[in-house]
Amino acid sequence: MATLKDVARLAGVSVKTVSNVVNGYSFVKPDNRRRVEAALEATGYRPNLGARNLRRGRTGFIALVLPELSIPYFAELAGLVIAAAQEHEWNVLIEQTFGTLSGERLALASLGPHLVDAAILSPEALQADDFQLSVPAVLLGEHAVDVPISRVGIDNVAASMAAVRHLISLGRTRIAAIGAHPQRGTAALRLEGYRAALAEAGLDFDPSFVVPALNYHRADGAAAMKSLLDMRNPPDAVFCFNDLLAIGAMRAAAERFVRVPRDLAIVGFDNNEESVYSSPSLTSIAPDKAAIASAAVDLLHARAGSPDLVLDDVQTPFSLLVRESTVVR
Amino acid sequence: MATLKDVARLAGVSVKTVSNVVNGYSFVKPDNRRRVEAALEATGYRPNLGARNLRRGRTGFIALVLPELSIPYFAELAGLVIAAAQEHEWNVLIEQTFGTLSGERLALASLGPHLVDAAILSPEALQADDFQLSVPAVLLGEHAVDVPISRVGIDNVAASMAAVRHLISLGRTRIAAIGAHPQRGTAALRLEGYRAALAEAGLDFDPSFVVPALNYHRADGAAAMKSLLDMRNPPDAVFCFNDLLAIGAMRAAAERFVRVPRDLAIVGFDNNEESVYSSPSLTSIAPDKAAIASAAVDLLHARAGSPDLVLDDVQTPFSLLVRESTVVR
DNA sequence: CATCGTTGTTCCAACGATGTAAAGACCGAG
DNA sequence: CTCGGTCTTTACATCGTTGGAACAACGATG
Repeated sequence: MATLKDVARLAGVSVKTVSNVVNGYSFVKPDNRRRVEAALEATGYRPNLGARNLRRGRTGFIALVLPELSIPYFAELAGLVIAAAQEHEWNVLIEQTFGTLSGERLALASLGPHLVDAAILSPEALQADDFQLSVPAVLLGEHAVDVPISRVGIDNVAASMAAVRHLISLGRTRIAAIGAHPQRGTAALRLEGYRAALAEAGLDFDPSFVVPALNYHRADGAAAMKSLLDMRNPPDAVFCFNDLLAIGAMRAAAERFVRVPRDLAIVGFDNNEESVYSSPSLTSIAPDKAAIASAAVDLLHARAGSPDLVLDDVQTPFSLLVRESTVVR
Repeated sequence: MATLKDVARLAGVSVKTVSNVVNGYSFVKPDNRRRVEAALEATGYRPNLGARNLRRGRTGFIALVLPELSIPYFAELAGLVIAAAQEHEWNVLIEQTFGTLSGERLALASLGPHLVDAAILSPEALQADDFQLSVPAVLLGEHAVDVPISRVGIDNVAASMAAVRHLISLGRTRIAAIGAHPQRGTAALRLEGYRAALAEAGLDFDPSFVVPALNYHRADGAAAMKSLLDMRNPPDAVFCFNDLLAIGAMRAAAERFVRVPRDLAIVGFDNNEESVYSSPSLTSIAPDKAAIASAAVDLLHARAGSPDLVLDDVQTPFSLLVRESTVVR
């Protein structure tokens, strides 16, 4: 692999002159510039980013810490973050935590300023005192706890209210919720929206209609749905805190020959591509994932420039996409 | 951020002694070792990987070049590759090509030895002369063309035969295939397996039953299925070259009130998690993704050690998982 | 023709880590 | 008490790059 030295020797100039050409410094004699450019071409020179970043005091990487790539929401998001990061000449390093506290702590611990310039975090279990970060960071989702870090995401309460309002507008009155979680801030907010929408419509809040889910995987949704269907007086609608739970719930309903949406209307959250093609297709809250990704990256870029702690939370838009799982044909 | 120098000053020894302790060099006086370890602890020292790798002549990164993270198969695979790479102290850099030739060329071009130590490639459109790689690489999927690079993957012909044999064993005779593609080597092999299984059973090969798909997304599967259902004499079974196509096909069938599996049996390929929870659940060829990921990473690791070109192709196991989309209850 | 500012180039140090060689400490054998 | 060998530590160079200072060349100015 060619280095600056090689190019310099070939062009008959000093290393620094080559460096100047590579970095677009103005004052290089046209003649030398031509010779250097020819030598660059001839050697196929590509800068050693490690060395450059060592010298420049940056790494050229940002970390994306998320639970698991096999969760469609995070996979889609990761793809968008990678695309957004490219705009700022950043490479993305993905760390999976599998939603465990130890996994998240491990990921955070490995995030030194020598490895990444900044980090985007999607924590699920972290506590306040875990956030001893040495690089600028942005939180996706919610503040699990009160931590002085910028956040990017949608208004979970409003979005959840929109989802439940939609169910109410269909005439459903026995509306359950799947996805309560003791730790996750997001879950708390979605539950809050659920309760607010019920209250607004004068519907009673029935705690037995709120089913927890530990992992937000399809299996958890199916299990939760089964327990709801086992009730003496089962619900006629369910608001699931993400699409995977909803897909699992629909599967469980199908296994019990409960018809969706006639007997049971279902709303999800995240708008995975998968939900457009399920049978029935799934009504879902659709966050603008591209907006989330680019807002997060842009925030970090701004922060990296001026490290004075500007703490702002960015609200990204969302919409409710009504599909077959709530509309009786 | 603490450097070796800081630690050395605090412990009252030379920089190199600290380096020796950090790297587990044997001959350090217990007394010094203790002092250094205390200083390491006190400063919270973490090695600067950029500098270390600059000195060691490696980067600590491998690239994973794939079409798109929003495709579940690649998302799952990426997660497994990251996990496997951790075993060798490698970080993974994901590049998305979106399945286009220009995207793939761009990704390959950015892969200098200064950036990554090795690369795992899932190309779809690359030509033979694009493979001017400067780092060791492994191909996932198939050799699109004849290129001297190791490959990791399953026996696509055998797997496809297993899928189609299964359909034949159900008594289906009008078996279609969705996913033919002019460029992809994988598509050609799956088609070959399809034809072999038909021939083996004495069934005619009907070219009009082979439907191409450009992108292997759900939408392509749905469109292909619609065209099949529009035929005067539609198929009674379909072998889809991946699960997304199958999911799209099932959706299209449902929209036309074609019952799966009674009227139409469907087999997919990849065994996405999604396929376990669809209604009906999808029979699919299940490649051992974890085996693929770790085989690829291990191969690169071995190659990185001894760069003499040992070209071996690794066959990873697969299985056929029979689910509701092919079994009439 | 001495001086000056502008251009263009080079040399040197530094980023943080590690390999090498050589120096220093230590021990027992002669 | 010296020698030779094994431990143990250190100084120094180096990886590839860039910032800064120094230096050289140049025409323009007085």
